[in-house]
Amino acid sequence: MSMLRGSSERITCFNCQHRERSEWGVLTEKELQGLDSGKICREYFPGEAIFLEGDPCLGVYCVERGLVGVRKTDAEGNSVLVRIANSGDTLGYRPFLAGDVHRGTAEALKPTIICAISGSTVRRLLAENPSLGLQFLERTAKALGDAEEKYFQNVTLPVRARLAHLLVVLKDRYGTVAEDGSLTMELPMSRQDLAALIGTRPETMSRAVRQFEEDGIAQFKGRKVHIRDTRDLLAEL
Amino acid sequence: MSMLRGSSERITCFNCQHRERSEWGVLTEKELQGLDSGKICREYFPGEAIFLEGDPCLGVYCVERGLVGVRKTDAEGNSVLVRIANSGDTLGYRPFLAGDVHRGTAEALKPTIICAISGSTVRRLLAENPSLGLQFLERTAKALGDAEEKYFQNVTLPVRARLAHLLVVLKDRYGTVAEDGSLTMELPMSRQDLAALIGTRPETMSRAVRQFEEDGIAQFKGRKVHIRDTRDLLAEL
DNA sequence: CGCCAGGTTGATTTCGCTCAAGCAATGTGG
DNA sequence: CCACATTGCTTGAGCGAAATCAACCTGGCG
Repeated sequence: MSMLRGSSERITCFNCQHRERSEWGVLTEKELQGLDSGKICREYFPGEAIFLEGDPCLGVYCVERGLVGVRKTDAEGNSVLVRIANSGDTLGYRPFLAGDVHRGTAEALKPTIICAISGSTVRRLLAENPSLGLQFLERTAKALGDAEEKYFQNVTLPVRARLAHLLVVLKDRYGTVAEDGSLTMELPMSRQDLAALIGTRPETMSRAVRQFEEDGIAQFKGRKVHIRDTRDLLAEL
Repeated sequence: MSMLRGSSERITCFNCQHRERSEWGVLTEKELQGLDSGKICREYFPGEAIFLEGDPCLGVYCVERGLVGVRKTDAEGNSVLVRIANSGDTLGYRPFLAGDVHRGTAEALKPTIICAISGSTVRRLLAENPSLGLQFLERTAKALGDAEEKYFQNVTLPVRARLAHLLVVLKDRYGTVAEDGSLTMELPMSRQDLAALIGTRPETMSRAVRQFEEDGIAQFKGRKVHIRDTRDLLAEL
């Protein structure tokens, strides 16, 4: 099931759904032409790697469709999910802008289409259009705030509260609220990825999920979650 | 002991020792004039606050001399030291660039001189000179990498290794290496701040320090540290 | 002097990790 | 089509690192 063949039209930056909401929204028609010709699009299947920890950073990546996770792994095999990128998100810009190698491994979590933009193209666009740099600047600053917040929560909050917080965050993107105030969502990733996302182990995640069920806060069936009352969740923060 | 009165010359951006190594190094003479006139300098004493969590972000701050710590505190009084800023560092740029309020409280850890630069000044300079934005961009991207690294270490490494790592980082700025390869340094902060910096409790920090002494890796006397052989420290990472 | 914040130390508890086993769903080869 | 690996998830038992609780130093300072 190739998504690329599925649609008859070629992927271009001009008809990209996400462009306006992304950093690239500030580009002129002419610059957009440069971006479009400086990119290579490809499909990735779940589990497939987009780049590896330690790889030289050759450019940035746009997630056209799908879902990508970025992991850090140490020698003992400890793995932490540092970031997840949805369609419309830009990926790998951190090491590119810092002049660093990739410090995490990116892999598709779902069938995903990625547009890879060469470093020289990005550099040229940054020089041509100062607004682009400011867009990236704002985005990076926001990400820095999120990273610090995540660190803080990891240090101060127990697993249960961290899970509650994670569910609240995921709700905004993946949840749908019913008329009675209850919430349903399809989690975009496996249990062990949920665990890695809040810096804990799969076993601990499993127990935390069970606790929430026993306390009547949420029901889990596979990747489906149903939450009676969102306020119960907020009370855990 | 006012450091401001101590030196007869006024603090200007023109004779600032740190300018070349800071983001502001890319400014032209004319722009520098704008920066200089858009700032207000002031001395802060240890413990004194520069800005508070939740404060609207009015601009950015330059540490002319001294040392500043940025803390996050939660309702239960849990406190984590998110960042320390030395002379030459810029402070508060994250919330400013992200259009956020301050998410941490900054306080002087030593007698400190701060130049506060108004938001309108920074915005004007960013618009005038695109290189300035790129400087901030690179710096922010590096900080983001550091933050993710710190998160990762906190999740995967025990306190002992985190302390070893912290000492290695502090060594670069505060340590002096003797001819025999031994290292001496004066720690710039209290024990509880060291603890807060690696996300642990003062008691645990105390025990970790003791362990290092018992294992003959380092000697601590107040804020003075002596390390026989730096390789012992690196072996702990 | 007494006070107090910062630091150390000991005793106890607890949260989350490790190890180990079992289970369901999915895939694979004979 | 069935025996079987394989993979992801759950559950239990035990352990251990660090937090908590509590007492007690220590040095600086009014």
